[in-house]
Amino acid sequence: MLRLSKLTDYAVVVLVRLAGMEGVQTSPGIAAATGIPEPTVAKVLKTLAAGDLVSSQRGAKGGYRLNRDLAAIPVSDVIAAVDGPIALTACVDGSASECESQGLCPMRGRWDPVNDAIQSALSRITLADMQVALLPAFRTPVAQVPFQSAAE
Amino acid sequence: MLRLSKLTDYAVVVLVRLAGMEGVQTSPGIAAATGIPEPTVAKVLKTLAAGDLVSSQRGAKGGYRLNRDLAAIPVSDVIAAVDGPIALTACVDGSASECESQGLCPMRGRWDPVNDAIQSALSRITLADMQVALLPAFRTPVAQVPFQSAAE
DNA sequence: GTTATCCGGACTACCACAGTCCTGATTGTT
DNA sequence: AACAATCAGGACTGTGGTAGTCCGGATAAC
Ligand code: FES
Ligand code: FES
Repeated sequence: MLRLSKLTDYAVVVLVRLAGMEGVQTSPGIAAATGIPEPTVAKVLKTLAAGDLVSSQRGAKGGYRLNRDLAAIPVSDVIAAVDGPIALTACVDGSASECESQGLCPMRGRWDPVNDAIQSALSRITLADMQVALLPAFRTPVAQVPFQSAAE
Repeated sequence: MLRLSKLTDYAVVVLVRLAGMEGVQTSPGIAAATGIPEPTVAKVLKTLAAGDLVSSQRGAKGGYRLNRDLAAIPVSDVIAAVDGPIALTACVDGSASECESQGLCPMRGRWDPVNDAIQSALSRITLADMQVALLPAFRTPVAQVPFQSAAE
C-alpha cells in the first residue's frame, strides 16, 4: 500500500505546530494543542530531536524548538528521521544482504532509480508547502489552531 | 521506512520474465526460472491477473501471458495491483474515515499533493525502464555488483 | 530542595505482510 | 471417457514491524 507510518504524520503535525510558536514548547503543550496523546508526542519529539530537526532544552522551562524553517524541511527529511531511510525494497543499496538469491535475481539494484525518483519528489516538497496547502484562500485562524476538546 | 512489499518486487521479476517469452508460461516454469518459490509465484500471478496485467489460460497447456508491453506498464500499476492503491497516509482520499479527530486535525488532505507527487513519479517509470537497467549488453550481474556478501 | 521537563530505553498489543496449502474449475491429451 | 495439468479463489498460520504506553534517570529553573 506504500503507506508511511502514522508517526510520520504526527511528526508533520508537531513540526508545523512547533513552527507556529516562537519560544520553546513542551511535549504536553503540543499534545494538548494537536490532540495527539502525550506519550506519542513525546516519542515523536524525541525521534525528531535525534534526527536534528528540533532542539531540546532540558529541565524546567524546557521544551523543544524548531531547528530550521519549515521551508527548509523537505518531507523526505521527516520521513527519514521517523521511519528511517527511504528504501522501497530490501535491495536498494544499504541492505544488500536481503535477497535469498542475489546471484540469479534479475532485480539487483533495479529499484534504485525508482527509489531515487521518490526521494527526489519528496525532497521537493517542504513542510511549508504542506502548511500553505491547508489554508485555502481566506485566512481561517481556527483551522490552524484547533483545539481538541471533542477528542475522546 | 516507506517500503513496498516483497510481493511487488516479485511481481516485477515475474512480469519481466513473462515478457521475455512468446507463448504462455506456467507458474512452475516461472518459479524455476526466477528462483522464487512456486506458491509465491502462483500468488503473484493470480494477483496480477486480477489486476488485468496478465491474462491466464486455464487447463492443460495453460499459463499466463502478458497483456501489455513492458513499456506500457508503469511501476505504479504494479504497485497498485499488488499492494493496493498508493495511499501514504490513512487520510488521502479514499479512506477518509480513519482519523479519530478529523474535524480538528490540521492534516486533513495535506498529504494529497505528496501522495500525488509519488504517484506521478511512479507513473513515469515503466517496467521497460527497469528492464533495460539490468541488461547492459550481456547478462553480467557480477559487473554491477559492488560487493556480494554471498549470504546464501 | 523541589519541580518540571527531557532522555533513553523497555515493554506489550496489534495488524499487515509473507508464505503455504487446499479444494474446485477448466482444458488438453490419451 | 478418463486422466493429467493448470489456474481460481480462498483459508490459514507465523512473523515482523508499527503504535502506543510507561518507567527510572538526568538536567535545569525556581
Ligand atoms: S530482489 Fe533484491 S536482488 Fe533480488
Ligand atoms: S491525520 Fe488524517 S485527518 Fe488527521
